[in-house]
Amino acid sequence: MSESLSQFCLNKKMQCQQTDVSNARDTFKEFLNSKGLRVTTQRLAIFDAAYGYNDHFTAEDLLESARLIDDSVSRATVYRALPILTQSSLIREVDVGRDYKFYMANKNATTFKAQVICLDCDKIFEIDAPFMEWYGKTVADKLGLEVVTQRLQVTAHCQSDSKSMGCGNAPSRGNH
Amino acid sequence: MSESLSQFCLNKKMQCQQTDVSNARDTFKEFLNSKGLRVTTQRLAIFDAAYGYNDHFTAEDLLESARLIDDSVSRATVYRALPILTQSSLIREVDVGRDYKFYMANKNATTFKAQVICLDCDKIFEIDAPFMEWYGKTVADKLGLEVVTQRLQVTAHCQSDSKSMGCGNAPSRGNH
DNA sequence: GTGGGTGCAAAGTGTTTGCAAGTGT
DNA sequence: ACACTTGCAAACACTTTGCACCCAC
Repeated sequence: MSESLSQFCLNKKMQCQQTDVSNARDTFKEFLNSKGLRVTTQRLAIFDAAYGYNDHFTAEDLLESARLIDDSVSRATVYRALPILTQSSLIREVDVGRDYKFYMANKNATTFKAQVICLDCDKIFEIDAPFMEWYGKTVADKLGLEVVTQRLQVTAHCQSDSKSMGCGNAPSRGNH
Repeated sequence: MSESLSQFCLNKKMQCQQTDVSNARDTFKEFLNSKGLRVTTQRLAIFDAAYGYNDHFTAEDLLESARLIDDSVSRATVYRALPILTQSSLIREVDVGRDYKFYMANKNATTFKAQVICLDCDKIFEIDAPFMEWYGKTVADKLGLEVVTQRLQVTAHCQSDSKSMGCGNAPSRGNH
């Protein structure tokens, strides 16, 4: 039952993906215009590369992918584009405390996401944590301040029972 | 009333502080011995410097303070001592996603702490978030993995009403 | 005495920046 | 045309590391 539901969601997602990306691309162009920034081929290549990923990617990953689309893209431009993409909320930054940051396309921005970082397989899983909405409000009310961002992260080992099972437990059982 | 209560706690804290630190110092020595590591004057100076702080400090802060105790302490030794202190859980790392990490003496390790990072005054406030204990268990049960660490952070502006009030609202109203 | 610890300085790493040349509007 | 963008490479900031000397055990 849970299986069929997630299958349904997956199908729905793939069905919508193409138009979603296309919409997002237009949103990006509009965002650039609204900020007085220029629509360059490099920025579009970087955007397309970012939306080509279904999971997390680093600045270096993005450079590599963007260069497949437009080989003139430089590392500096990627680093200069990332804050723009983040501000437009078309991608979001996922900082898990490593020496480099991860990013992720905000394809279906729904509820707040928490990260589960596996110490064994080096993967990052995004899980829904809707109660964080409530937590933000609580903090805001209690302390009288305006919440800007929230971060909830869990580091864990993914094979608590059988050592040799390798990784991949978390994503199959959880929602991701 | 709230004033006198916090005053009482403060007195109590200062009263206990000395023996607490002394205990922790012994714990540190024992930890070093148990790991086959040597008790050096530099390591003790770094420990003392760390426990001289009542709030967060950086590696650079720690170097400066440790040098007041023992001027032979080098930056490298501080960086080499920090993982040891962290592993002994006498101090804990507080990574808020800046390019440098913060640390904090674990003087009264009680419940789980969340961080509220003020974007205006650049301060980090530690607040109790006991429900995180429950959250860890939930994640562990649902996804079948063994939780190692949890992190909950909120970035916020601390003057939502009056712009000119400056900072300092959060700590006076909250618990810290 | 010996093996781990230390200080120094150099290297490392992800990211940012100055500048001259290029390009969208 | 003009100002914003870009690529390149150097600069940056924090942290790590190689090495010769040192010291706790």
